[in-house]
Order: sequence, then C-alpha cells, then structure tokens
Amino acid sequence: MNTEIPSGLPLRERKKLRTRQALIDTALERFTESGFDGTTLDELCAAVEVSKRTFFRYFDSKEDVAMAPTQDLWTAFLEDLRTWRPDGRTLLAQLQETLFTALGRMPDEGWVDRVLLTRRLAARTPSMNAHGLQFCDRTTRAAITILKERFGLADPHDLRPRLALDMLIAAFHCALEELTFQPGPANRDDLTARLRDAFAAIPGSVTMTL
Amino acid sequence: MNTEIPSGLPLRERKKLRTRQALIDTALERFTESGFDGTTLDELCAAVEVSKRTFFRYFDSKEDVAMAPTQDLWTAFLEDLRTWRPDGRTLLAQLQETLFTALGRMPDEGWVDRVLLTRRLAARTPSMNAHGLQFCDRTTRAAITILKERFGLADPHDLRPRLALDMLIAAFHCALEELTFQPGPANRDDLTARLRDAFAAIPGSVTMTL
DNA sequence: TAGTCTTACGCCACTCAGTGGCATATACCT
DNA sequence: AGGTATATGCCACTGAGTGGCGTAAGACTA
Repeated sequence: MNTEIPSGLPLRERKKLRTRQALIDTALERFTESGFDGTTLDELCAAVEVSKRTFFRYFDSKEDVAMAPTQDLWTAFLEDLRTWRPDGRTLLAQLQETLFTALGRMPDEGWVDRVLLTRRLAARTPSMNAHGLQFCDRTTRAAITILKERFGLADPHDLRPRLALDMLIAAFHCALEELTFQPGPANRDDLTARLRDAFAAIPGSVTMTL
Repeated sequence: MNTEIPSGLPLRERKKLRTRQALIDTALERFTESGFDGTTLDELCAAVEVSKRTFFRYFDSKEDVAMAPTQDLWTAFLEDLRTWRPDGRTLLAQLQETLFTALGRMPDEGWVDRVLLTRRLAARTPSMNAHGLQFCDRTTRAAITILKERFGLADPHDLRPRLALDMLIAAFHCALEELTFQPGPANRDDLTARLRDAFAAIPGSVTMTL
C-alpha cells in the first residue's frame, strides 16, 4: 500500500514521511468507505493518532490530503519541464513526452490505484473535484511561466502555449476517466496507453464534424 | 448596476429577484473592496438586511453568489445547445457560434463588468477560482450529455467531443484573461472580439513548434 | 374585505473546517 | 550529557454551512 521510506534520511525526516503517508493512506481509505463528507478530520486524525493541528502542518485542507498522489505527478512534470531542451517537434508533442517521463518516475506499485481512488472520490464530491481542477490550473500557469523563462515566447498575448497546456490537461482527464470506468485493477502502463489514445484524439477533436 | 426586473411577475417573485440581485451586487462590491476572505457572510447579509439562513436559500455557497453572472452565460449556452441543429461545419465551430449566441442574450449593460469583477476576484482567491473551474466542468459534462442525447454519438469512448468542449472553455478563459488585463472599461463586443482571437488560435496551438 | 392557504423568512442551536498562541516533548548536534 | 531547534499537542476561537420550527407576508377564494 505504501511508498517506501528512503532510509538514508535522519530519523525526524523519516518519521515525518511516515505520518504523511499514513495520513494519505488512511484518508483515501476512510473517504472511500464513508464518503468525503462522512469522514471528519477529527476521526481521521484520531485514526492516525495525530492532532488536528498537526494535520494542517502537513496539508492545506481536507481535500489536499486526498489529492497528494496526483499532485506528485504534476510536480514531477514541472521539474522535468524546467530541465528540458526543445527539439524540432510540436510543442504539444513535447509536452506529452515530458508528461510520460514524469509518469515513469512515479512509484509503479500502487500509485495508479491511489490516483484512481482520488479520481473516484472527486467524481462524487464537488469540493474535491473543485480542488483538483484548481490544482491543474495552478500547474498550467506554472508551466507557462517556465516556458516563458526558458524560451522568450516574445508575444505575451500569444495564446497558443496556454491552449496547448490546457489540451494536455484535458487529455489527461479523459485518460483518467476512461481508466476509472475500466473494470479490474490498473497499472501505470494502462494509464500510459489511455494517455496515448487521448493525445491521438486531439487533432481530430478540432476538425470533427457532426 | 442592475438587471431590470420584469414587471409582469407577481410581487413575491419580483421581491425574490430583487433580493437575489442585491446579494450579487453587494457581494461583488464588498468582495472587491475588502477581499473575499475579508468579508464575512454575516456582514454581507446585514448589508442586504437578510438572514444568513435566507442567503443559503438563494445560493449554495459564499463563492456561488459571486459567480452568478458567469453562470448565467453558461446556462444560456446549454439552453441554446438543446435547441440546436447541426449544419455541415466543424463541431468546434458550431459550439463557438452557440456560445456567441448565448453571449448575445446577456444584458449588455454592466454584465461584462460583473463578469470581470468575478474573474479578478477568482484570480486572487483560490477557493473562488476552484469553484469557478468546477462549474465549468459541470457545464462541460452537461453539454456532452446533451450532445449524446440529440445525436447518437455511437461510440461512448470517442473522446473528441469532450476535448472539443474543453477547448471551447480553455479559449473562453483565455479571452477573459486577456480582457481582464485590458485597461479601461469593456463591453460585450470586446469580449466577443477576444473570443474570436482565442478561437482562431486553437488550430495553431496544436501544430505550434518551439 | 375577510378568511384561508401557501411559501418565504428569521431565529436559534449545532457541526465541522481551519487558525493562532503557547507549552511541551523529541530529535539533532557538540 | 546538555543545550538548541523543531515538531507536536492542547485550547480557545472564528466563520461557513445546516436542520428545525415558529411567524409573517403574498396569493388565491368567496
């Protein structure tokens, strides 16, 4: 169920990582079982044996703790984007590849399952959905800032980078949703495959007729 | 500052419309002046001389009241979408036109200003931004449902309609953002113009190279 | 115009998320 | 072992949002 704790760190740091992970796991468990609104923070904190005050030193909100796995992916994405050299291909194609790279850096044991739990929770909890979307929005803006820093992008009113990023996110959401409704367990490769499909559908969505 | 009240309605309904509008206007005023978090619902309710209990009979949340103007547009959009006959053109092109039509039905006195106030508030208030995005998401899903009802859309795994809708929303956000940073007042036509620019940028965003 | 019915509203008490302050404990360092 | 830094716990508080119930005000009917 867990991401292993790197043992090279000082005891204090290891403890912190462990409580953090315990909060995430327990939260996903309880939220899934009793619903997001049906679980109080006091209950969650009691289960992990941590004070509510401490909870808020680890996470910004009740929604935040359940979003952590997804958050990890996009944090990795932004990191990769910072150390990235464009080749001749399409911006969109390269963003897609960067996302694949980031995806490859996620723990492949249980990570996708946690992401799917998050997604299913968001599907039935408006405030979680809202929080997740807001996080995507922040990521988009951060990515644009990075693009602007690394390559001039002379015209600040050029809307294309922003639109390209939004398409990336949209495709990601599509892929996740497809995977959510897929019966049986899923792993990182399944997500990758769904992502490829979603990316492939982008050009057609612009020219599609009814 | 106000949307006029249709005088054909019974007194009770007119009163309701008036308190609703008063809540919206006062909220935008206070939020803009003192910040979203710097304004309590008790203050707002006191200013409009309404109990907090009543506030929640009109709106679902504190964020909701400030989003009302934008909400009106997308509600109109969905209405138009329901009574819509496809011609030979691109799905995306027709969605764009539907949005323009809906836009034409908004009150052109002050409406855009309210939308811009909302947008500026969202820019500096995470919870408002989140709420707004969540609303867009709901709209997207509703639109897809409508599309599916009206034309078979045989394959439920065809991602293109969803992606097209997301592009429409992305372009709308781009247009709004551009308008937000434009100095001086803005009217409905300005928004229309920005929208055209944003829509025009979509194909290029797929093929753009860096 | 009176009488009744309906519906919106106000009030009150309550739950729960989130915050600030301060005392205490626990890991770190020398 | 002793001093320092930092994470945690406890307590009291604010503010959003809800449920229940009595009351007032608009809406139909005669």
